[in-house]
Amino acid sequence: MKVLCVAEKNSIALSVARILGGGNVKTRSSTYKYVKNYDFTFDFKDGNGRSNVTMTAVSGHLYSHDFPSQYKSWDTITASKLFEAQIYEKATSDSAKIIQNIIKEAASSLKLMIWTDCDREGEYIGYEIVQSVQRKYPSFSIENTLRAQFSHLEKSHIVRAALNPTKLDKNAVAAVGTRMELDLRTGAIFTRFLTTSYQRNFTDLKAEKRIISYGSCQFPTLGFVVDRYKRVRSFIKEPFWYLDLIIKKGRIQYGFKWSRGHIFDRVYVTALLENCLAFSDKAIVSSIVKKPKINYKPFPLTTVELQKKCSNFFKFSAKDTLSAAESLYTKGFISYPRTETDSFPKKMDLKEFIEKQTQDAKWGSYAKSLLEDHKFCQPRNGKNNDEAHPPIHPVNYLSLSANLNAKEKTIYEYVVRHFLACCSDDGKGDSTTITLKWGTETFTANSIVVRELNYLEVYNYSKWVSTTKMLPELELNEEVPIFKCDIKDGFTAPPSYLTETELISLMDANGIGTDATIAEHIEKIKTREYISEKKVGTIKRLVPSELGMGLVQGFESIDFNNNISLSKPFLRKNLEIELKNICSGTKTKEQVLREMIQLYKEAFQLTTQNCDTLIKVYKDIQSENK
DNA sequence: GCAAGGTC
Repeated sequence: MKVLCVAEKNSIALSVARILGGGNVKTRSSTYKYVKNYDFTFDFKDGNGRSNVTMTAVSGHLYSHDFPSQYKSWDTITASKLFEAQIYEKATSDSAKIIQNIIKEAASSLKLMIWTDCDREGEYIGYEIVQSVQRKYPSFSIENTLRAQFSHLEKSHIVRAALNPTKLDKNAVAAVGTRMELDLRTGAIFTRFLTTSYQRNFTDLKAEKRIISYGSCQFPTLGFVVDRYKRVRSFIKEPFWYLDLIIKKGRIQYGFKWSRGHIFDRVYVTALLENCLAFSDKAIVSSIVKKPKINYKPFPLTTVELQKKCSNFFKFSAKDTLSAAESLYTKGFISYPRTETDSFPKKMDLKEFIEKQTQDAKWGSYAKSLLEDHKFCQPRNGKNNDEAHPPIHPVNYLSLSANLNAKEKTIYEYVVRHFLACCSDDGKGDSTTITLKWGTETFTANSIVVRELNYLEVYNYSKWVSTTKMLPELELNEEVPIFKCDIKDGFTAPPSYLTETELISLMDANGIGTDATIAEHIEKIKTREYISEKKVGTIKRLVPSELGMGLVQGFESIDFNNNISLSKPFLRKNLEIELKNICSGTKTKEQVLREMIQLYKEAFQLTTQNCDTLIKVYKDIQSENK
């Protein structure tokens, strides 16, 4: 009885094989360079004793979806035909080699067991694996295929998964199928329509063969950039006024902040000041509050957080960060870099990874102090878990001989310092707040004294320092002479253009893309020239191009019936809700597809009817800027 | 020549 196990990627196949094989694993090469076959024996406790097992892997999805060749022509096929056109699955040239390997291994196997990641896409990839085997050997089916349920690679957990297999989740498969079909149809239809319409009306776009693409993630991403840009442009500054109190203790002057902040009414501020002046020429110390101030260490590192931090601290684009992290992963220096999980599994031995860092010249002694001086603290637990991968952490020490580029070295150092910070204690300090009461008004002054840096010693990207100016020595209920109190003024400051970090946060919060694809969507709207980077000071900010503005403004000027807004995150969020409904069984794939396609059909009809408006909006934007 | 999702 031979069992064929198939994981989503080679690294998982290897880890699982090592655990189940118990150190007795034979490795064979496959027809695809990134996949290996691992042979071992394992007792599944299914009455068959020790079974022969081959553990292999795919490399993500096996098939991509496309329209048949008769729909290829953009000129002779009306775009809206693609709402109904048949869709077929095609294997890419790489997946053909992977499928070949699986089929070869399946030939001598009686059972198939799926070990893909336990998320929605993983479930679908499992389905693709079954399909590819079943096409050659019809005795294999969804029904008789086993599914291992695992959320991390801890030994006893993996063994339990092997002994308690379930079935593939058909609802999850249907949900992914829905997303694929909808994204392909709407993407192709709107892209063909926009490209041909814009090229027909703008000779430069035609000459450059520019593609004006629509995608359910591209447009909301562009929408965020345009939204902020418009808010900056339409900002009108407003004047405000506030009280600035200065007291004198001994020979030194101390400024106190007005607890009302600022007020947009000068007359009112003046009246308040006059009230106070009439009341007394002294203020009273109404409270002195001393309390500990904690500077919390970061949560364990997710992909999105890594991208945000690298954009902030090193000005790396999200895409560059991810590809450098991938390179570090394949070279074995860091853990899998695509993860949403921000808490470490309870049983994971973190000290083993700290130990490996003790040899470093820069942070080695800090790592040593965590272990030897018992300064180690269990990392904080975040609320997110993708049930597939632990947070990003260093796996092996980066030897100096490792052939890495500067970007990879910087990111490796960040991953290490972030990890060591997670295993440290929080920063600790004391905060003192003195409150003065003067007539009807209150004023405060605050100081912070840093006592222990702890994690900040190794996480040297952000500074935490004590307040430089000491607070005056005052006692509770002490009467303090007012030295002076002025009315000062200022203006509200405009928001700034979006940074890539902020864009990533917005996409993450609105469910636009996944940790693995957010960077790609941003990159895509850059290559489409919908947005560009603009350096403001030392910070890179994102601004829309005239074309990007034209697209969003154009769609916004069309009056869609059902409040459909193609450039807003609403539609995508709604799809996500529907996909969850399919997963939970409250809706079927057919039902959701029917409803969503109907929605997009109406939107497309309105778009084609208002094509002139789209073109005019872009033309107007161009002439405004001339 | 179109999308978004996996992975290397």
